[in-house]
Amino acid sequence: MTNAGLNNQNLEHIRRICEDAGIKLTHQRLEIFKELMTAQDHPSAEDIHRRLQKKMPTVAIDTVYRTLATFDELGIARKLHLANNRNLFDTNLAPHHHFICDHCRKVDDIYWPDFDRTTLPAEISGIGRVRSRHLELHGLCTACLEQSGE
Amino acid sequence: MTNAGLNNQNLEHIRRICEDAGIKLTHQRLEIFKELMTAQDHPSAEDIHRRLQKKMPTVAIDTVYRTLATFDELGIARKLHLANNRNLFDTNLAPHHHFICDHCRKVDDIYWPDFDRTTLPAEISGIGRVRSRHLELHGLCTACLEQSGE
DNA sequence: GTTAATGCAAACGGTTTGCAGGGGT
DNA sequence: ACCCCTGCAAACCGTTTGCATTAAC
Repeated sequence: MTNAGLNNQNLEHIRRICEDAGIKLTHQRLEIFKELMTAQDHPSAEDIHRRLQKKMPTVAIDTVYRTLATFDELGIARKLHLANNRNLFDTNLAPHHHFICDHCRKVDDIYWPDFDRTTLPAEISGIGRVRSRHLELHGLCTACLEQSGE
Repeated sequence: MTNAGLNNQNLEHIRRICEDAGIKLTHQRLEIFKELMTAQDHPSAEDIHRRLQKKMPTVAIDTVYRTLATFDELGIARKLHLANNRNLFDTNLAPHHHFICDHCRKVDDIYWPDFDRTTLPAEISGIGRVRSRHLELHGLCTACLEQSGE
């Protein structure tokens, strides 16, 4: 989730990317790309597959998995491994973290540059070299807070 | 991972817990408890099952899953949902986070009270109420750093 | 003797794989 | 025409469930 919708620039974008990578721009890849770029949330492979049913009733779930893996490798989207065992996809390539509603499972992007810059605890140097920080804030989103009394 | 090994106090401890909870102290529960308490790492259910094979060759994997879920509910151990889709168990009940080696997959406990106390970014108030912070530091542990030519 | 817990087997959900046939270059 | 990509089906892995048997109280 991130993008301001699909436009011709995106279409030219994916065409270029496929060309550069030496892979074919198939109907399935194009539609999955469009679905990703217009998604307003963090969809799973199965979400994408379900949403494509209307346009492409014959697309197979394994094609969706393969295509999303390809997009992840090409840097178009990023596969999120969240701690609740859900693999979601994110087109927001900027550094950010996530807020996860434990009730409705909605995932929101969180920006916290101050935290990203914070010095790590000294003990970590004895354990290894840190390459990335994965932060999830868990709680209840405003909608679920209101709904569940109060 | 946390404990200083198994002793009679632990045995009396699990007996009390089962009694208080109104559940039976079975041979399986006792052995799984001992395995957890002596573990020097963060074992998965399948790790526990494998390690028990010597002592209890007939113990079933589903019993291990059920028992670990029970221990999680009783507060003896905590089920960790890590972002690499592995469900591990931790007997360290103190607030802490984890360092995960992306090469050998070792998991180390990290204490970072300064971070735990840090004020969240202002934008979060518009998204929901945070109840917990899940932090994973990813990288390479010292052993893997040396080994891989550093 | 009751009742809860175990072992077995089978199902589960999400994901991946081998393969033959179809579509893009 | 070539070969990559797709769809199908089946396997996969970790986990869960229903059920009859077993063992703790």
